[in-house]
Amino acid sequence: MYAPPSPESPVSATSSPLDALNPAQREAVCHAGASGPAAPLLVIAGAGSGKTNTLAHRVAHLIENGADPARILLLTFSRRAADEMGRRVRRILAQACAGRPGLAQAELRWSGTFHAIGARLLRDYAGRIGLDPGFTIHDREDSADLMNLVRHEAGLSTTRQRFPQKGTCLAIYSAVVNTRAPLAEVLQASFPWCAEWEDELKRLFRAYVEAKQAQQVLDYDDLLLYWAQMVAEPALGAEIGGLFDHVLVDEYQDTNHLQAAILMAMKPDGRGLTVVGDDAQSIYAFRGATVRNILDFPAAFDPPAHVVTLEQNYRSTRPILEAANAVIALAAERFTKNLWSERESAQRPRIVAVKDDADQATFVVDGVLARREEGLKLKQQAVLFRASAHSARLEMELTRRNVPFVKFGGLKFLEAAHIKDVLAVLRWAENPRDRVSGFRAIQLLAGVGPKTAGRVLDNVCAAPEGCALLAEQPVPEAARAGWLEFAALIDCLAGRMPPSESAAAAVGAARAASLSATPPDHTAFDPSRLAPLLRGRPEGGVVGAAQAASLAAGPQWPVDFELACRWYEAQMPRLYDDFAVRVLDIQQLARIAATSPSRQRFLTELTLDPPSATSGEAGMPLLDEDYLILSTMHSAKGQEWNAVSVLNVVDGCIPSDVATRNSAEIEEERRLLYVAMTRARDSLDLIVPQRFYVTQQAGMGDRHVYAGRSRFIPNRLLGHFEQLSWPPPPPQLQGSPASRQAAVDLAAKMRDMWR
DNA sequence: CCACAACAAGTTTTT
DNA sequence: CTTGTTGTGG
Repeated sequence: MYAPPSPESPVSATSSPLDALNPAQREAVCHAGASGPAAPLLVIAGAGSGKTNTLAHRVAHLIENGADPARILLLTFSRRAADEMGRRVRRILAQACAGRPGLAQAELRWSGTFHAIGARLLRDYAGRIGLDPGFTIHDREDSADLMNLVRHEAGLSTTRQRFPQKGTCLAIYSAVVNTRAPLAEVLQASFPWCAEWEDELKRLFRAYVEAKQAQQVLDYDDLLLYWAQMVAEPALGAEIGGLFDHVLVDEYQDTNHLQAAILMAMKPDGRGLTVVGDDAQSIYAFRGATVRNILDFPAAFDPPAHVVTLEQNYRSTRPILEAANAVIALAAERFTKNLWSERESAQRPRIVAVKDDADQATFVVDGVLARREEGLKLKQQAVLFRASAHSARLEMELTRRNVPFVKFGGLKFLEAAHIKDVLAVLRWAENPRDRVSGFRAIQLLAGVGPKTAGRVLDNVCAAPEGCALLAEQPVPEAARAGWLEFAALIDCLAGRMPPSESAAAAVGAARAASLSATPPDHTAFDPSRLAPLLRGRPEGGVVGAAQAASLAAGPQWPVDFELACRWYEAQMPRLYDDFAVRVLDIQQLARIAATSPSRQRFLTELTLDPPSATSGEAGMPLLDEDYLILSTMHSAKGQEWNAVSVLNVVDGCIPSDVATRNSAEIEEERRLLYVAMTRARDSLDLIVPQRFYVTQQAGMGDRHVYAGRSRFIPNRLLGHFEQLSWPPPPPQLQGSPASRQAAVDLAAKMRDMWR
C-alpha cells in the first residue's frame, strides 16, 4: 500500500523504521506492557490511514523486542492479506535488524483467516475433542447440498406450503451459529417469512448436524464453532491460548460474535491482544459480522483496552476524502473519527451521467485508456461495482477493445461444475463417508443416477472401515464397465490397492466386461501411461520406506490428482458440450495442485481460500503483464488504486434493492459506497446510468428501470463533486428541433462506426 | 423403476 | 448459466 511520507525525518537518514510513522501510528506500534505481554489494544484505523503498515510494524516491533514469531497469531481477512503482512514484516525487520540476520528471516507460522487457523488447530487437537483429524471441509454449496439431502429425508420437501429452499435454510442456520442468537430471534429479524417453520427448521438443523458428524465433514461455520467450543473448555482454552504470546486481528469490524468469543476464551484478560479495524467500513453484517465487536472491545476488559485512533489519511486527495466523509456523515450512527488528508488537488471526484449500460462501459474504457496514455498503468486503475454481474457489459467492451483485465469476486473458478466434479472425486477418496462428494462423484458415470448413487453410498456406509468392495456394488448392467474402472480409481486414490495393480486390474476388468468395446480414444483413461509416474518416485536412501508409505496411503500427491484428472477428462466429452474450454480450467487446477504438499492440504486450502480472481482470457495473465482490475466492492476491501471508477451509482443498485428491507441493511450499503470511494488515490468517477437494467440478461427483453442517482448522494452533497454528462451534449445546436434531431442521429452513427 | 433430455425459472456481497 | 421440474423411453 502507501508508505506514509514522513513529515519530520527523511526515511533514509536513520535506520529505525519507526521514523516513517506518525505519532499515533508509533503509539500503536510501540504499545507495550510494563512486564510481559501488553494490555489489550484497539486501533481504530480510518480508511487509508496506513493500517496494514502499522500492523506490520507492530508485528516487526514485537519480534525485534524478543517476541517469538512462532508464538504470534495473526488473524487476517484473507490469505492474500496474510501473505502481504508477512512480506512487510520481513522487509521491516530486514531494515531494522541488519546486524541480526536471524531475525530478518522470521516466518509467521500462525497467520491466516479465522477459518484457516481454525482448521489447523482442529486437526492438531482433533484427538482431544473426539474429532477425526481427517475431516473434510464443505464449502457453501456442499453444505447446501447436504442440507437439501437432509431436508428431503426429513420429509420437508413435500410440505403443503412451500418450505424454505436449501440455500435459505443454510443461511438461517449460519446466522444462528454466527450471531449466537436464538433461532426465533434470527427468524424474526432477518427471515420473517420463514417464521412459521421454526419447529421444522429446528428439526432440520438437528438432522443436519447429525449428518455432518456421521460423515466427518465440517462446514465453514463449524470451523469457528468447534474452535469456540474447544477453547470454552477452561483447560483447553488456557492451553491453546497459551500457544500464543500475541494475538493480532485485522479487520476486526468484520468479525462476528463467535469470533469474538474465540478471542475472549483464548485471551480472557486481553493481554497480548491487538485488534485493528474501522467501524465505518463494516460491510459483512450479512454474514453475521457485528460492529458491536469493535465498539464494545475496550469495555470488555478491566482495565479497559487502550485505544489509538489513526485519523490521517495518506491515500486520497483532499477533495476525494471530503466527498467520502460527506457520504458517511449522513449515516444514522455517527462515527467518531474525522479523517483528514494533506494531499491537495484541484480535481473533485466526478459524477458522470450516461445514458445506459453500453455508454457506461464505453465511457469507462475510454477513461481507462486515456489515463493509460498519460502513463498510468492499468494495474493502478480499478472499476468497482456492487454485484458481480454488473460488469458484464464492461467485460465485453474490454475484450472487444483488447484491454486485459482481472476480475475479483463473483462467480468463482471453484463453483464451475467441472471443477467441483474433480474435487468431489478427490474428496470422496479422502473421506469415504463424505456423502455429498460421493453422491456427486458417482453420478459422473454414464448410466448412473441419484438412485444408484444413493444405494452405493448406503452400502459403503454400512460396511466396516476400509470397504474395498466398491467394485462389487450393484450398478445397472450398462454402467458395469465404467463402474469397475471408477471403483479401481477410487480404491487406488484411497490407498486401498497398489496403484499399478489396481489400475491394470481395472483396465482388464473393464475390457472383459465390455462387449461393445469403445474404440481406442486418446482421451480415454489409460492408467498404464501413469505407471512410470507411479514407480520412479523418490531417489535416495529412503526409497523403501517412502515407497511403502506411499503404497499404504495411495500414490504420492500430486500423482493421484493426475489419475483423477485422466479419468475425469475421459468423461468430459459426454458430460459437457463445451468440454474443450473446461479442460483448460482443469489444467489450471493442476497447476494449483502441484504447489500443494498433500491432498489434504490442497483440499482444505482450496475450500478455505479459493482463487479469488478470474481473468478475461483463458488463464491468468502473466504476473509482469499489465491489466485492469475489476472488483466487487466487497473484494476491494483493503486495496487502493490511483484511479477508481464506480459503476451503477444508482438507487436499486447501491443500495441494492434486495438490501433495503431495514435500516441496518441500508446503512451497510452506505458504508459499502464509502469503502468504494475511499479506495481512490487521485481520481474517482461515480457513474450514473439513466437506464439501469434489472436483469443481467439483455436477451430477456428490455427490462430496465429509470433510476436516479443513489440516495447516498443527495443534492446537498453535489458541491463535493464535479458533474458531467457523457457523451457531452452536442455544442452549437440552438437550431430547430428537426436539425437537433438530425445532428444527434449523425453523432450516433459516427460512434456506431467504431462499435 | 430409473436415467436423462427438454423445459422453466431464478439469480448480492463471501470465509 | 446453472438449478429444479416434468415427461419420455429404456
